[in-house]
Amino acid sequence: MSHTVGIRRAQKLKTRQALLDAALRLLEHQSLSSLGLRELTRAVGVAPTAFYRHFADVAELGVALVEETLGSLHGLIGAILAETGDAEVRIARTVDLIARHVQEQPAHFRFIARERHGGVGPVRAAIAAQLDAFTEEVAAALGREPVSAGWSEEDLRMLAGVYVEHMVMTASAFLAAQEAGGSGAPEGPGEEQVARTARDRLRLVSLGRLHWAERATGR
Amino acid sequence: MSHTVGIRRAQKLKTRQALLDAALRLLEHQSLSSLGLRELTRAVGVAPTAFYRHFADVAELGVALVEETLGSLHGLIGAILAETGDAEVRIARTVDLIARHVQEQPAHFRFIARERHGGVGPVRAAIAAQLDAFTEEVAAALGREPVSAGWSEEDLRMLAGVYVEHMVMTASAFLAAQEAGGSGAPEGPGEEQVARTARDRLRLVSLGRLHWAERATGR
DNA sequence: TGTACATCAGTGAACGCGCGTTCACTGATGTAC
DNA sequence: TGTACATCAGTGAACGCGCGTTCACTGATGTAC
Repeated sequence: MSHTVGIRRAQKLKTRQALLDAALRLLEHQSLSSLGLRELTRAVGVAPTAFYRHFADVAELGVALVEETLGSLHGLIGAILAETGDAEVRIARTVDLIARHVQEQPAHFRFIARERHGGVGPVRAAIAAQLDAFTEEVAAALGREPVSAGWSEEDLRMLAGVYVEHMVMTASAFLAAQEAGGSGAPEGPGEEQVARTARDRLRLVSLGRLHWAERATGR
Repeated sequence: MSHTVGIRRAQKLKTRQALLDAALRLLEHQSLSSLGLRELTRAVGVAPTAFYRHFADVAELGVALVEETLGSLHGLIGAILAETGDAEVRIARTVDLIARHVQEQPAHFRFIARERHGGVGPVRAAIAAQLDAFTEEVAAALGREPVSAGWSEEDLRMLAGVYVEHMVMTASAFLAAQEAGGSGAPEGPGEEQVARTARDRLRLVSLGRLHWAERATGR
């Protein structure tokens, strides 16, 4: 009798998770393409060769990180979609939600922002696929709202893309504000300024959405 | 009499430019933080030590690259601001302009997209400063249009930021479409699809702008 | 339950390699007279 | 214009270092009977 716990499997998963956690921490001040395998295993406290029991190379670990980060983003998007009520209140709550998530899990958001256009192809592809999936999810939710009567699938996807982009960009801006606030940095906009701009952008998009039927198509 | 040409100075500038050009080329498939000094000088055909006659380290070269890229972006933004006439025509021309610039200078745009949130602090800061300057410029131009009557400085800057973001994002999407088209890649949206989405987003923002006075402020 | 064998996560030594940086140098370009 | 000296962009050897990857290994965990 051994699979009562599966000691070996549990231990392996623990080491794997330690590698992922350490990577996320080390990636705060560098990008994935310059993260070293030895640097990483040193941080975890295992031999360099132990790495190969879990990943073929650093790019593969990067893809695993994307999938892990998905949980954090998925939770956020779910929470935002669940918002109901007055448009203005929803905008305020949405921006608050983003701010809170970024404060709680800065490393995940930094990783996505940094590697989304980074130098590691497979990781870029994995992030693009995840963001596309989110966009579809948001598009479906938008389509269920009464305001979307008469919207084509393509238009809904376009609008959903705007919201997803807005989220990523706002998260990135909060990160920058957070960092600048922490030290005596060159100073950028503060967190409240970022939140205000984010809300205004959502208002702008919301107004455009309400008047979408008035557009000239030009196609 | 020697400063007829300044042979020495001219030669030095030529080498410096060769370093910048080679860097831009090498950065197509990697990010700045993993670009090696020896790799770079090898590509140019000079001794590794020659590098130090021009830059203290790779980060400093990166900042120089940002400043060089500015020219390309500045030209683009100037051309877009110069567009006049019917809103729909302006939108179409704007997206065409972006597509053409990306096709002509892909490396510059890729560099900006990649390093904007990349791992090299000074380069991130330089890009942020440049994009902020562009945003100010666009805000000033928007403020001169009759449609902007009653807009506060802050609102104009917010709107300008949306346009600048849109430009960077669209350029990045064109790059992705271009790459996917070149090889038998996993397939994403084609160039025409990217252009259509980019135009729709501009229409959405344009509509929001026209109805900005109707917003609930909630401040 | 006890025993004998199989599995496999993590080890540690060893390898060849390219890296960034230093240093004293060379020789064409620039300058002073 | 000619000469003697100064400057300085680029050289090439040398350094110590950390890198990714290989390999045979160990010993705890898992499995079969």
